[in-house]
Amino acid sequence: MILSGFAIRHKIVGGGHRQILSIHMRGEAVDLQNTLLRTSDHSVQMLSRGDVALIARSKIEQLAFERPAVGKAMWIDTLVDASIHREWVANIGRRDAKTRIAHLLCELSLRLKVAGLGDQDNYEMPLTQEQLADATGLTPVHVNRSIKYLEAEGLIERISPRSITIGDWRKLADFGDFNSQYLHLQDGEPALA
Amino acid sequence: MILSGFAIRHKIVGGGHRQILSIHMRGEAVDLQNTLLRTSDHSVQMLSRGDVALIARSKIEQLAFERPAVGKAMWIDTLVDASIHREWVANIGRRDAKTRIAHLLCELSLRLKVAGLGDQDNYEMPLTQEQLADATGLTPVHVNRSIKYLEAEGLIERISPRSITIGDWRKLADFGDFNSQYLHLQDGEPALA
DNA sequence: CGAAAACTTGATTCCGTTCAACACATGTGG
DNA sequence: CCACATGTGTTGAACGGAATCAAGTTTTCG
Repeated sequence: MILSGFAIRHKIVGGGHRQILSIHMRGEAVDLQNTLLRTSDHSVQMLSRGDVALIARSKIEQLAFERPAVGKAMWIDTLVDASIHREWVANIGRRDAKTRIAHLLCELSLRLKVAGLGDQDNYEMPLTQEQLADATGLTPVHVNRSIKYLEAEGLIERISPRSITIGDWRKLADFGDFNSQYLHLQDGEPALA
Repeated sequence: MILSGFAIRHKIVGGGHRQILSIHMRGEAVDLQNTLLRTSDHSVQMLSRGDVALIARSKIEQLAFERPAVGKAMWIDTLVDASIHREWVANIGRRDAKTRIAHLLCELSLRLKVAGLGDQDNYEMPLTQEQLADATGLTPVHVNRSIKYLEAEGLIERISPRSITIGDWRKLADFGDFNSQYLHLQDGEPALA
């Protein structure tokens, strides 16, 4: 459970390349997967110094089954997680680089807002361009070019490399083929039922 | 719940391209996601004529919470589902076309065996090459070339376009950078704890 | 059998990679 | 405080894997 900072889950494939599987921020339970499924199929890593709370596996299971409401919430958490994975499959598999980056910028925009870590149209990018590359299945060089393109098109502004300002949110979302449905947010809150 | 035949989950992205998100076969519960999360973020489709059993959402929830063992099994099912999604993200994001196809061939090999629908080194491919393309984020033409390459290299044999025979399983798995861990099978059975 | 669907193959194009410098900030030890 | 290392971001040139376009061929199935 992340209290502050950012975490990622990733895998290293044969050629030594890395794929970032998901990005996690304050208030999210990163590792229910590895808790219930005994063998871990990926690695978890903090991006920066931050605080996490550890909860024993046995406590989790106990809680889940003694308190149905909590159990359901945890289950739904894993389902939302899977939903985001599916959108990433589609994003990486079928969108070109510029669209892909725009899509991720939109996802982060909304999720950071929900976590209380930024404004919907102005936030601090938690990832380096190299990490963005590993998240989108691109190279750092091409990530840079895609960001520069979005900037040149006026879809985003950047006063420093990591600050993202979205002038017209709707326009970026359209360009990035972004529909927030897959995040399963309700009234700007994480889904609970 | 699929009794016979094959189903896929897919999404259509902006440009009209399709991404297949997962492939499902006999004995699998396809749609727990859409059951618990009210709004559906993707489509489900049968690939061929087949039988399915429908179970009411209310029954699912009731069962899950009144019978902890069943509830846990369903939860684990969704976790394995997510684990496969993650491997697909890595497969599509960071492996080249030939490796990617080889990897999928290995996954299908094992899963079809578990479902009792084929031998580990000889099975009938349930997808057309166009569907393989939509599953791997490639074009049909390039899928064909990749398969032909694997055949030319002696990693697979095909007496008809859809029959896959794997001469040396270990060799194909190595080429496809395949490690079955993410499927969370135990003794060739689906994981239950 | 005949038509549609699926598969195969060739030629060409292009998006994203690779290789290579360089710019710029931050920090660190002498 | 400067010299220098290090990580991150930026830009250019050339290359290459996969896409696209276009024609066949084979398989499937009503």
